[in-house]
Amino acid sequence: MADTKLTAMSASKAEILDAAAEVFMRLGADTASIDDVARQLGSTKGRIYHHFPSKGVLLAEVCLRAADFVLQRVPPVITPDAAPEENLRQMILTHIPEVLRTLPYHKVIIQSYVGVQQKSTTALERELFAQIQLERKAYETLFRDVLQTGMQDGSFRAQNTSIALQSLLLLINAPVFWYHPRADEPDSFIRDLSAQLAEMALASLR
Amino acid sequence: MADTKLTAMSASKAEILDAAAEVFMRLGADTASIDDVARQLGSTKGRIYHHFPSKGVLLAEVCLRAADFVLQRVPPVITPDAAPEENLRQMILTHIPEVLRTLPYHKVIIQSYVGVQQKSTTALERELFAQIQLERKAYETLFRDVLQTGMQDGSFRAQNTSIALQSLLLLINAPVFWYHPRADEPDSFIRDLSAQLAEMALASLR
DNA sequence: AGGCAAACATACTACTGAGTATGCTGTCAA
DNA sequence: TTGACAGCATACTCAGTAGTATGTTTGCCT
Repeated sequence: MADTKLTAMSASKAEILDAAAEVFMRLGADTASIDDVARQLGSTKGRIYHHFPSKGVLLAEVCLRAADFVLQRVPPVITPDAAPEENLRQMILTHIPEVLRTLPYHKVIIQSYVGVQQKSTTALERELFAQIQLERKAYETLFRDVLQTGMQDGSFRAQNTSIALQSLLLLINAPVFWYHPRADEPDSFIRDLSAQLAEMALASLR
Repeated sequence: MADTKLTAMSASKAEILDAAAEVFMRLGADTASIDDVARQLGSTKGRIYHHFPSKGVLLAEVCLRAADFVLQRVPPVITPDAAPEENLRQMILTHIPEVLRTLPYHKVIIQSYVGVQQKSTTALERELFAQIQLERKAYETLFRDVLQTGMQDGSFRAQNTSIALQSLLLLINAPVFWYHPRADEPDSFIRDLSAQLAEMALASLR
């Protein structure tokens, strides 16, 4: 799963992150133990604690990676001189397949959206979660900008920007909640799904 | 908070559920301990274990109550001979304020949506979670029906029903993720918020 | 009055799970 | 060759937590 790397990372570390994302997704980040992650890897705790100083940092790096995935793909498809509608459509059509490609990571980061304030003990953990917060804000800003531009030129109807933005973001992440990859699903499924959600999102703004 | 009761319940038990919902919301249902809930109540564990056989059952009853809240308010506003659009609008305008009124409960039940398969040990817990599942399905069906009716009579555009339904449900629950009651917020805020989301939801379907 | 549950509080037990200390093994540079 | 370090495995410690067992009080019915 892990291929593109924004920050250089050893293959072993990436493998651990994949396993952690998978296990955290299945059992929940709190419920899952480090031993569970180790079992998924076919190794023991020692390997994990050799690369990560604590469970909190491991969780933080999983979330950070989730943010990196989309932040790497979506900005390049934004073309400043295109119509807001077309920009937003392309952003959504890029966002959704990328999210579903790296689904476990996003299922984990969504857990942290639902309240659960970290009891970040160590300074490193606080720092990482602050960075996640920053990347999240940056990602939101991409959508906020295109939204505001569209409202000004009349592409989108005028309404409370924050509410519209939050709703939009949740809408394009909706598949994270219910999508399960299936063997008998046609290759075009994700493309069609993305297209339908893009239509719904755009329609909700017009 | 707890006033309307679908199943008769002692005041003390309701008070425990309120506290549990609050604490589970803040710390996450897994992280939070029974002692945390007891501390929130200003009492001790004994009181909780007198009313609930296990933490799992306590969590299940919180979720069940969350489902009950909306399931009690929304069905009455559905009028079979009204237009699908108008029915759906009224459902949303009822759903959102009720959800925000009982916010902690819904923040807890949403945690369970995000993966986390219960390790329901006892039979009672499995039974309760099965009932939650049923109520959830029943609630979804309310929306699915009005959606399909609207697609047939042309009120709504034809598209994949499941995807549209899931997106719709997430959209009307979006405030659960970001809403925080504020002292300086005007009385009309929730009403306006609900109206905007209803507009967005309806627009996304047309 | 008095007894008898219900409704708690107190004081335990048993166990899980994060983190650590230390041991083992291959690899690579000097 | 060797030594030294990365990359793990093994075997612990210890704090926190679910659950229990047993007291103690309070209302309530007769």
